[in-house]
Amino acid sequence: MKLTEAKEQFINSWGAFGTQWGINRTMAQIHALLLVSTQPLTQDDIMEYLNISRGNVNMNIRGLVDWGLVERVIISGERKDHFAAEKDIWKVATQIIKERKKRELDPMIKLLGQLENIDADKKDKEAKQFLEVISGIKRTGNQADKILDLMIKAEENWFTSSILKMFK
Amino acid sequence: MKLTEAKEQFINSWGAFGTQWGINRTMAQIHALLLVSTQPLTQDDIMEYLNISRGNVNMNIRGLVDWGLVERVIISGERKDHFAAEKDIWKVATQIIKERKKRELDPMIKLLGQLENIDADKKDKEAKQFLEVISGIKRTGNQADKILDLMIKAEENWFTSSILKMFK
DNA sequence: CTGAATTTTCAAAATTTTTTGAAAATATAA
DNA sequence: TTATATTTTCAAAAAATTTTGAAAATTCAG
Repeated sequence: MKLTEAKEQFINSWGAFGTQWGINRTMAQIHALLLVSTQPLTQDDIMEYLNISRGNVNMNIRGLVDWGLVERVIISGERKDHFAAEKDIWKVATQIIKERKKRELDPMIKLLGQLENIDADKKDKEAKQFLEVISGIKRTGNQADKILDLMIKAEENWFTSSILKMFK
Repeated sequence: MKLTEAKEQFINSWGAFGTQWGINRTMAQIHALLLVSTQPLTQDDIMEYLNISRGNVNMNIRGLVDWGLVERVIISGERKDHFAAEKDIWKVATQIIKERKKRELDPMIKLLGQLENIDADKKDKEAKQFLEVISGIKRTGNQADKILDLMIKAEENWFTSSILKMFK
């Protein structure tokens, strides 16, 4: 397989992969393109390479910057903005975990806490089972939360990073 | 908050949560409904409770059964099939991890392995950087794979489960 | 400032995904 | 076996999401 072909295949697969994770295809493709690109690219470069419109590139690039996966890079002498992806995949994973935790896990745990405060007879079987399920989810969510926090801090945390190394 | 209200809220939030993870809203809602339901439900029960069509219930229930999150339960004397969700959330999480690993991570790692076999000059800067990114992703993917395997096997594995307990 | 280059916005169009519901298939009781 | 209940399928409709592209806003060199 040739390099160009391999790049193309990677970009397409990364895009398909993304859709399974609730990320839209184009955003994942742009991310993939920037991952395998030697230099930072402009919006026009991306438009041309992926054959998509200016507005589309602009919105999805913004999304990637919001996720902390892509950086705006200023190249002196060049007028246009350039964009580059973080290439250390461990950092990418960490960043995604951090964001999803903040955007999804934390609010869900908060909601579960509220749902635990229903006013119902403690002896009501229905209510009892509901509370069991809810607090079970909350407990597991909190555990996940702690583990993820440690992973995020692994670089600064000798203990966690040695444990993680044991799995490598 | 009343129990009925809390259930409703839980079902809706779980549905919204699902869409962020590439699961369709209805499937997540059915899952939530079964989670907080005291008895197993029939397709008709679900139709009525969530106000959705028969076909929709049928397809999504099948999806949940495929994911191993819901079981068909035979109730003697009753003609209709009943369905019940696994309520131990740790098992639910394990099952989801197992399936996603099989359906997504494993194929992705396989693809990355293929992409490493491009025929290009090892000195070509483009090619070199591409291979670095690809093998970086593959390495991280493999690490995740190992960690997830251990989590899945945690119940049967003293070592892992004691490590996981340390985080609780 | 001015004006050209670049970026952003957003309503409308295109596409993709989900849902419906009726028909077909299957299962079960009598 | 026959009649009825139940489940499954799937083409068409509806809904949701993504994409386009042109206009508006912003940036910046001169």
